[in-house]
Amino acid sequence: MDGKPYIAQRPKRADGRRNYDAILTAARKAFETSGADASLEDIASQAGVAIGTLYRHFPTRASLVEAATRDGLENLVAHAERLAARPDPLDALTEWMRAAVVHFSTFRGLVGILARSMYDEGTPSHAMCAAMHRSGADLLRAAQAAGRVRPDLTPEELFDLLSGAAWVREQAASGRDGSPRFLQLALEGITTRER
Amino acid sequence: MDGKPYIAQRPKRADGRRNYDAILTAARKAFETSGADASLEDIASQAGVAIGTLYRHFPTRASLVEAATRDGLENLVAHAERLAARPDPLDALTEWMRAAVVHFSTFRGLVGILARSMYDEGTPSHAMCAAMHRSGADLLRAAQAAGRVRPDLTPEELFDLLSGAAWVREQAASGRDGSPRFLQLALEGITTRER
DNA sequence: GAGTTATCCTGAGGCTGCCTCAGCTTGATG
DNA sequence: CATCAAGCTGAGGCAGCCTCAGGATAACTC
Repeated sequence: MDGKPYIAQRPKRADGRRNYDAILTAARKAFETSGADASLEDIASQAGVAIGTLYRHFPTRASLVEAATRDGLENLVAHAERLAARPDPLDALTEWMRAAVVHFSTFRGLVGILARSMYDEGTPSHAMCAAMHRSGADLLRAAQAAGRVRPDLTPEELFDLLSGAAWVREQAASGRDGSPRFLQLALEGITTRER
Repeated sequence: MDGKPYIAQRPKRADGRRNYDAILTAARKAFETSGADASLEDIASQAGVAIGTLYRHFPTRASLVEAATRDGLENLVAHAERLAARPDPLDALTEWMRAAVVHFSTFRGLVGILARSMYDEGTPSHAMCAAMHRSGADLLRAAQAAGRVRPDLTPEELFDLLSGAAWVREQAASGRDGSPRFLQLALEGITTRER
């Protein structure tokens, strides 16, 4: 509606920067153990900061999640660029999807947030998600150009499969992680079968 | 831990039954519009009942969800039995998966609950989920016996794919519903390809 | 190193939702 | 119509969200 997504940026004053970093650290830990709906008040107190300070730096939960996961998404984009050099484009795509699934399920609730951000501008994570979308689409296109992936598959469908795998992994919390098999089956459904 | 899952059952007294039904009706509507984490106090007041009454009949949110979705799961099991008579077992499996995905995504948050219930006894929905698991496994086995589905696919893996599709559909809320394509691709990954 | 100011911090408080329980009401039963 | 188990009520304690008025302080200037 307002069109101006919150993108938290490191503040200028020394105490501001210190707190910003402390909050981010506490948030990463809390998300990892309690999922994306961890208590913000807990995070603030873990960071040794009043709740108002947390809200000053991260006006919404989504903006905090964005800041806490930005690095990971950047890595994913960088990884795609490195993989693009591989001789076998299907191999590159496969490898990238594996990495993406792992990142998407860093903590419980992340996939949902990213999936929403992917197509909803005005969401803090949208920019990074769009970049990642491009990376994935590039790898996909290359694999299709090489005739290794069915040509009618769209990037959106690819991300659906990818998110589905991440969601399954996320659910698995304790015990059975079905995502590797999930991905394998998805790839079988996706690749062209010349013999 | 306590091993005694709550299974809400229709009470004996007339006013009790009336309220029980009213709550269930309100809950179905609320879940449909606000997802599985709809406000229980809203549901109670929509049903024209005090919050304590809701808790009397449904001591946990999960027990309310269970009661609100029991019919649908029963239908799914019955549907599987009907489909088992079909000449083509792959056709039966496909059709059933389609129906299951639709039911699983009746409202936002349901897939997650069902996926958890499937392997967590001591959850209200566990009994129905186990029944449904059996139905799906039977259809799968038949399709495998007929050589139409890869023999190394386990029922758990089938349900992972199924839940993944339902999750994608659930996310789609507004606009794009990727689940039909998702399922189609999954099926391509699953079926044996004799020519 | 004193003064100025924009930046930053604090935490009480209002709000919503969860859930419990002591006390009251009422349908069912003889 | 008397009894009472089953059922109902809603205030209240608790947790988490988020805001905002008032206070503190880094950074910059002279």
